[in-house]
Amino acid sequence: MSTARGARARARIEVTAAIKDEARRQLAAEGAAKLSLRAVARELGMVSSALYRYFPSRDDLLTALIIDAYDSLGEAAEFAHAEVAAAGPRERWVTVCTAARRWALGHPHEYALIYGSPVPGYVAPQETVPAASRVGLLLIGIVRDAHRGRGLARTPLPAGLKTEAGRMAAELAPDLPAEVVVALVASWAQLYGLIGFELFGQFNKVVEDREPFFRHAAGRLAHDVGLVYPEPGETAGGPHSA
Amino acid sequence: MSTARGARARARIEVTAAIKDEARRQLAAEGAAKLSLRAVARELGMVSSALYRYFPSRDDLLTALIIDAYDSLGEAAEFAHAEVAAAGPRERWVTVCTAARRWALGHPHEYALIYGSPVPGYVAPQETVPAASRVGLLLIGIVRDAHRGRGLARTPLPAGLKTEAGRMAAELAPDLPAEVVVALVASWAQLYGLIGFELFGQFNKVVEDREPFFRHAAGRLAHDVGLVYPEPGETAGGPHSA
DNA sequence: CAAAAACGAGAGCACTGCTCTTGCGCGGGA
DNA sequence: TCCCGCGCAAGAGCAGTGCTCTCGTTTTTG
Repeated sequence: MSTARGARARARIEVTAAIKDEARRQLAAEGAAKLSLRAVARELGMVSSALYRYFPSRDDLLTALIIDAYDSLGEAAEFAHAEVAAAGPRERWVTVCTAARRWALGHPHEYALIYGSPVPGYVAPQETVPAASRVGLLLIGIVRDAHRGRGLARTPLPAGLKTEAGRMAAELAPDLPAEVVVALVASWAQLYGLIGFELFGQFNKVVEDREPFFRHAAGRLAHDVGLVYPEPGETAGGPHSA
Repeated sequence: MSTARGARARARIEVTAAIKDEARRQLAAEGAAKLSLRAVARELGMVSSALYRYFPSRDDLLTALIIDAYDSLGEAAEFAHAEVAAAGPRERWVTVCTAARRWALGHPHEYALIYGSPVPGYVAPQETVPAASRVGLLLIGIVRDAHRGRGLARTPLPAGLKTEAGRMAAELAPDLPAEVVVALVASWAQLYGLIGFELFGQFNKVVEDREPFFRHAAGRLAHDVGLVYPEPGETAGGPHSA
């Protein structure tokens, strides 16, 4: 069979998983900087050199953890989105953003691993890309649905950005207006600014009651990408002349 | 005299500065994780244990570098702002944002040190606070000027955020409307989301021509805090019905 | 069944942060 | 002016790290 060509192959899968699990444990407990191969091996009752048969270096272990973290975040967001799939685009948007925030608060060190500063001269390998784009794809899908439905509000682009905006749209979502794609990418980045500031303590003594603050900010991001229709009971989030 | 109570005291100041300079060099070259006390000492021609007379631990050295980085960023922003002090609020806003981005691109590892994931279970000590708030104070000042001038557009707050918004305004800028303070804090965090995503490679293959993209996004942040008046030659940045 | 590949164990290298002890030399008080 | 003390540098040492290499053993494969 291909799934179990031998006891050896199965054992390898199990040991690999055990290493990742223990590494994730240490990552969650102490952070990426204190993640030690030797400590992982020790905890698993093996000698440290044996671990190198499974992960050729510490960075490779970290890469595996990064992919898993992206997948875990993506899964959490997709699960939350599925529960409100029938709702309006704006509520779906805020739900996905809130799910990302909740995941980050629950897995701070894993979040720091993927969206914080990259570890020592580390460059994300290509294989992280698909896992990394899951949340982004979710957001694009929501905006696309709104575009095909009631339509989107648009913000005109400055002249100097038009060609780049066209390129971005062609790459990410050719069916969406370029202005919307630009706003989408910016909102996507800004979302992680909000989450990161909360997580890394920048909001200490600044924002105390963070859940409603975040929901409001996420709603305004939705507004920025053109989702201007308020849900029943919500405020629109658009600026009114004072 | 109090400035030079002896050759001893002066030497201490000089050595402390030399340590910080060399540490900053290594930080810029290799990143915070590879900053080594022993390497700093080696480069300075002293033995590693001698360095502990000046900084009791590696974290203390990092803290000093963090404060310096905040100050350097704040200074760059203030300098840029001073050059356009006579311009309209929106241009001043975008200028400060752009200065922050430029500083980050020029000092990636120092930026990562202060706005990336905090190092190993590290919590920022209280003495970093004043240096850390310089850019924020600049932004508040710009919005305040606009508020006293032509006024600001406002976005209504949801009911659940009103009390927290009042608290935030009382703490940060009692003379500004609470809605504006909320938008200001959110935009402040979102600004660093934009910068971080660019710096940490999240925009690879997504945004290529980043300068105009950033300027546009910063302009929309200005719009979000109520600075809706476009400069001559700029687009307003507000959504129009499609 | 034999050759080959995969694997675990152990020793070892070069490095890290940090502590402790030892001895030297400058500086302020008598 | 002398002299004692304190600030300082130096060195050894501890515990830990990532990683490499070798050496038997075990399992898979041709």
